[in-house]
Amino acid sequence: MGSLIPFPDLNSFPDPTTTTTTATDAAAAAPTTLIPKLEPKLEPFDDPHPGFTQPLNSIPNPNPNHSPQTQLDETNVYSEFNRISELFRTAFAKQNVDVPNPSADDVVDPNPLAIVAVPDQNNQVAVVPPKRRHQPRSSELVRVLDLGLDDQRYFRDLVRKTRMIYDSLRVFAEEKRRALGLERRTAARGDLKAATVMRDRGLWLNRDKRIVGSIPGVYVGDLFFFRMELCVVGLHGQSQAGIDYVTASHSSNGEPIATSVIVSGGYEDDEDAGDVIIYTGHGGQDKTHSRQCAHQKLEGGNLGLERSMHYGIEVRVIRGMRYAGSPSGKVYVYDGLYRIFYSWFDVGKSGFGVYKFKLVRMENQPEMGSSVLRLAKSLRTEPLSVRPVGYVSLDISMNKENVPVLLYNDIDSEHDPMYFEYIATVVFPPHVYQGGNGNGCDCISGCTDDCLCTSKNGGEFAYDQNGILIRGKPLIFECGTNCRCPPSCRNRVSQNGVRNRFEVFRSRETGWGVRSLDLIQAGSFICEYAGVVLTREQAQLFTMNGDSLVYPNRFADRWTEWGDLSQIFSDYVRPEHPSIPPLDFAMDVSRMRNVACYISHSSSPNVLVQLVLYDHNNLLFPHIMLFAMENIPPLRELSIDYGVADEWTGKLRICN
DNA sequence: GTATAGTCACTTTG
DNA sequence: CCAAAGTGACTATA
Repeated sequence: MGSLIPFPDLNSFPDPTTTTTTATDAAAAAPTTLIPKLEPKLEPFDDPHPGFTQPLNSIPNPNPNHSPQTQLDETNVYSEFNRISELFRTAFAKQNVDVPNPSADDVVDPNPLAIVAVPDQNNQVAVVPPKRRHQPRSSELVRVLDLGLDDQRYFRDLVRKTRMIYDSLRVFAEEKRRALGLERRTAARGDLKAATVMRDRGLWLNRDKRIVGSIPGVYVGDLFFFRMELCVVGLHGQSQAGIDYVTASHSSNGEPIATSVIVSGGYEDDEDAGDVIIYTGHGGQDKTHSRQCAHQKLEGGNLGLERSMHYGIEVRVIRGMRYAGSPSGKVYVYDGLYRIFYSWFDVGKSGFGVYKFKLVRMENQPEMGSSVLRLAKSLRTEPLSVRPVGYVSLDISMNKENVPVLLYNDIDSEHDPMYFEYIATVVFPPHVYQGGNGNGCDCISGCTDDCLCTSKNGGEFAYDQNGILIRGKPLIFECGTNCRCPPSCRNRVSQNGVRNRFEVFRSRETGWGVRSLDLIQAGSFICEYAGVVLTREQAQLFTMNGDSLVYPNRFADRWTEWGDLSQIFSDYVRPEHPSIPPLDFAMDVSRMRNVACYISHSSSPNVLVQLVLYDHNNLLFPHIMLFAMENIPPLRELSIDYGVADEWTGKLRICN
C-alpha cells in the first residue's frame, strides 16, 4: 500500500470486433473501422406492422402528389398571396451567384492543417480543401437492442471521443483563422469547418445504418451546441431541416420514415408541453423572415412523420433552447423517444395550412434534459423553495470558493462533509516553494502568441479565449506571481478557481457524489483536487497508522485524449512537452479537503485530470486540476477515472 | 451598453 | 443537379 504502482494504460479504444487489437493497431486503423458491426443486436424493419394506433382517416391527404391546397375552403382567398410569394421566391433565387467548386481532379491536400481556405489578393482560394470521400448515408432501418455493459461503455467512449475531436477541430479552426489575421469578411463558422473535415475523413458516426430509437452512446439529457454536432454523432442527420427521415425511394417498403425531429421554436404553430408536443411540419415558410407564407405539403419529412405514426415508429426528440453560456447562444438537448399519436392538417396562426403531429413521450425514460435544465435554473436562484428538504448546507466551503458548494442529503442523516476543514487549493510542503516561481512574462495587458509563457507551453496557448482547455499536455504552465499580466490573462484559468455551483449529494449507489447546478462546457475547468501533500517518506509513516491516502499518479492519463487530432492530421504529434517524471507524492484528504474528493470513479468518466503549475516552479509537485471531458448537463454526476479497480478510490475510503 | 432585426455564407440531403 | 431545410456569426439599429 505504501509503494507507488503505475496504473494500467486505459487510453486505447480497441475495436471489439477484433479481439487481438493492440493500442498501436487501434490508432493506426482506418477511421472507417471505428464503427463496429452491429448485426447481432439489430432488429430489421422488413416487416412493418401497420395500424399501430391511429386509422388513417385523420389524415386529410395521404397522397404526396396531391396538393393539400385543394383540401382547404380558404384556398381561393390565399391563392393570390401564394402567387405573389412564389414570384418573390423565384426572384430571390436568381440573386444567388454560383460559386465554382473545386474540380474533381483536385488531389488530396498534402497539408491537412490548411483546413481554412484563404482567399488571396485576387480573391482566389489558394488552398484547395481535401477531396471529398462522399459516403452517402445508408437507408437500412434498424433498432439497436439490449446493449451489454461493455458495449454501452464502448459506444459512450466512441461518442465522447468523436465529440472531443469535433470540439477541438472547431476551436482549432477558429484559433487558426484568428492567428492568420484574416479580415472579418465572413463569419468564422468553426462548427461547419469541423464537421466537414470529419466527414471527409469518415469520422461521422452511424452512417452505415439508419437507427430507429436511441443512438448507442448518446444518453437522454446529453447536450450539444451545434446542429452539425448532431449530424456528426448521428443523432439527427439534417444540417438544417427539423425532420430527419429515410426517403421513400430508399425505404424497403417505398414509404418515407421519420426518425428524429428538432423542436427549435422556429414554427409559430408548435406547442411544447414537454411530454406532449404539437409539432408543426416543415415547409411553407418565407426564407428571409421565417414566417408562414404558403400551405405546407404532405411530402418529405411531413409525410415521413405521418408514415412513422402509421407504423408506430418512435422518433428521437431534440430540443433547441436559448442558452447564454453556450458558444452558439443555443443548446440542443436530447430529450428521448416520442411516439406520434395523431396528425392532421390545420390552419395555422398566419392563416396558411400546416401539418400538425401530436408527439407523446414514451414511458420509462430518464427525466427530460430540458426539464432538468429548467430545474437547475430555479435551483440556482432559490434552492430552498425548490427543494425545501435535503439541503444540509448552502456552502460547505464557508466562502473559500468563488461560488458556494452546497450539501444535499435526502436519503439519510449523514452530514459528514460538514466536518472537515475546507481548502480551495492544495497544501504543498514548504520546500516546494523554495525554487521560486521562475521567470515571468511582461505582458501587461495579457499574454500574446509569442510571449515567454506561451513558449513555456511549447509555443501554443493551453486555453482558448474562453478559458477552454485546447488540448491536454503533460503539464501546463499558467502565468504566475512573476508575470506582469492581469488575473484576466488568457493563460490564467485554473488558478482563478471554481466557477460552477457544485453540490455534494448523498447517493445510494456511490455514497457521496458531486454534481453541478450549472451546465459545464466540455474543456472547462472544474476544480482542483485538494488535500495535504505528503512526500513518499511521510506517506509511508502515515499508512503505517492504517490511514489511507490518495495517490495522484494512479489517476488515468485521460488528458491524452483531449484535443488528440491524430485521426485528422497524419503529421499530428502528441504533446510530450515538458517531459516530467511520474508523480511521487501522496495526498492526505482525511482532515482538509475540497469538493473534489467526493467525485465518483468511472471507467467512462466525464472529468479528466490535467497537471498545472502556476505558483511555484517545482515540476515534481504540480497542481492536480480537473477539467470537463464532455458537456456535462446540470445535476448529472461527475466522475473521474481513478485508474484502478472500482473498489479503490480515495473517495470511498474517506467518505463512506 | 443591450436587446432585436437584418444580412450573409454556409452544407447536407433527397 | 438543384431546391429546400435553418443556423450561427456578425452588423446595424432602436
